[in-house]
Amino acid sequence: MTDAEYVNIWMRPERPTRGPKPVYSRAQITEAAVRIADAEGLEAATMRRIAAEIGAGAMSLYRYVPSRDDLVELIADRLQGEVDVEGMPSGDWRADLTRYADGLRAMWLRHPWIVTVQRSLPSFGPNQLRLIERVMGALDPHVSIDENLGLMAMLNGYVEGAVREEISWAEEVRRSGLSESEWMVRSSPRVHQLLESGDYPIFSKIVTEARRLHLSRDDQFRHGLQRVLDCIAAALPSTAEPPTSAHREGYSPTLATRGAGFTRPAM
Amino acid sequence: MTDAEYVNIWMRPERPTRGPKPVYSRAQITEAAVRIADAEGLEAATMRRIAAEIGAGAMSLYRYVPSRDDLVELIADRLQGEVDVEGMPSGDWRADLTRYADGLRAMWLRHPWIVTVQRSLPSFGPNQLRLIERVMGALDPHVSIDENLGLMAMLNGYVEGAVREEISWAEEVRRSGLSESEWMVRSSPRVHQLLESGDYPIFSKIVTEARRLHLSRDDQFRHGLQRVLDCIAAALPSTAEPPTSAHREGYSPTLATRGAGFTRPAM
DNA sequence: TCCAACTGGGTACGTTGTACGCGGTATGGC
DNA sequence: GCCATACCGCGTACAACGTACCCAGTTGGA
Repeated sequence: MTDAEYVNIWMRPERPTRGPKPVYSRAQITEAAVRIADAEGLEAATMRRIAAEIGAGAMSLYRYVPSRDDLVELIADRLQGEVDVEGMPSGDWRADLTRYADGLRAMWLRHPWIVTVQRSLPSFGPNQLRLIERVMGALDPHVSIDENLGLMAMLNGYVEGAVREEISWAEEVRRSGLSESEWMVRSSPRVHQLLESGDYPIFSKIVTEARRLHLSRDDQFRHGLQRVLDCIAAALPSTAEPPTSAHREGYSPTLATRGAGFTRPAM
Repeated sequence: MTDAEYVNIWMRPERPTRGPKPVYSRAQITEAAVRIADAEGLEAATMRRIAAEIGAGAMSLYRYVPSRDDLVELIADRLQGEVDVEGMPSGDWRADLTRYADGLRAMWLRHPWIVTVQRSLPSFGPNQLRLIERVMGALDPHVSIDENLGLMAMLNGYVEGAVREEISWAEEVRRSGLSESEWMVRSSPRVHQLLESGDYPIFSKIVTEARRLHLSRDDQFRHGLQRVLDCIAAALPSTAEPPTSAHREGYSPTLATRGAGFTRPAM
């Protein structure tokens, strides 16, 4: 079987049986790449730079990884390993999914450069598989596998979308080299031009009325997450009710009634 | 005001008052870039290549656009202009949001290379603003602006997540140069290894039981979208009920009861 | 023992974004 | 009408990228 026949990195064996003992390892290379990317962004993690970080020659990395794209795949799986899903499923699906969503978001925010990588699925990486087992295991007793996949699409979509927005914003601030308030000041000519044109009533409403934007990012995320979890709850049979109602502790109690069709501007 | 003071491309005037008439334009450059990216991917749309496409010298583009990143922003907004939201809001929010979601997905699938661009918000591009006005206008009569933003986060998150998955898959097939079934054959050693280890019951369930994966991509998307729209409906006051129940035409009638807590494996 | 299969790594190539500067051109103020 | 000025298109140049290719040295199975 030639190199080209491996459909992805997880099918290519890391270690050969013959030849000299390798000095480095995939894990070591991946770790170095994450270190550099955390400090300076993923585009700074070039093959030369990673090699220098571990004291190797530039071309030596290609003994361990067929291409930079494959290395990025190793990195992506390595990051998924950071999401703590130990002890899941616990029996309380809502607590499990909340912990997963919070952990996933925290991981993305620790490594915001990950947004430049797509490669959603399916890559068969060990950490991705672990995540699938633990997280989908939370709803598995209550719904069919198809329903579970659908609900996961909604949950993951929400988390990813929300975090991408947070990261885009942070990136914009970093790229411009401005502080958040300085950025606002610089943008205000355009904003006022739009407001005064009268052509953008919704935009104007967002700028002048939205209170959500003044909440902490954590609160914004949690409120949106509660909404998604309520949607999931609505799709579950009644036998899947949580063991107690204490599972929402740590979140605003006003949200307990969300999803029932009320309209107060709670967010 | 120096160049560096413009916080983004939309605040920098395209046309000066003095000097020779420019031969090209931002719109022309953007159009050429989209054409190349559609044919060969965004990474093929290099400054040199775009310049050659319109018959200009490589460095001429920098008279129109400060950097490639800014050009990408122009491109992103240009693509948002492709989403047809004419006549929105129509008064039937569910029809409007369905049309928006379908149109957004179709646009992404026409230009799958935009997955490599993040830059979610806020960029003040004219087409993005138009989209905000039309789409959020659908729910604006029924909910607060904060609630609207929250529901949009959920909707956009779902659409983007679903489409990213479709695109990743297509990209994987393209990159490997294999047909879809050939890819399956090549992956089967890994899949069987995972199945036989017994460590991945959920993964096994997905592989062996999930029927969703055998549906057309259109149907998968539409079913998930109906779920999201049902969640939105649940968050609206009862006065926002649709004018007739015919709004779900074109979709599976079994979905009309979704979100009410049933568990049959409908997907 | 011997050789095939591997090792780390140096050199080199093609391609990228773009800084800089040139000679030519249109325009606003006088 | 004149001319300084501010723009035009674009050629050259540079640093940095991923990686193909090659080489001498090392190891393990036959």
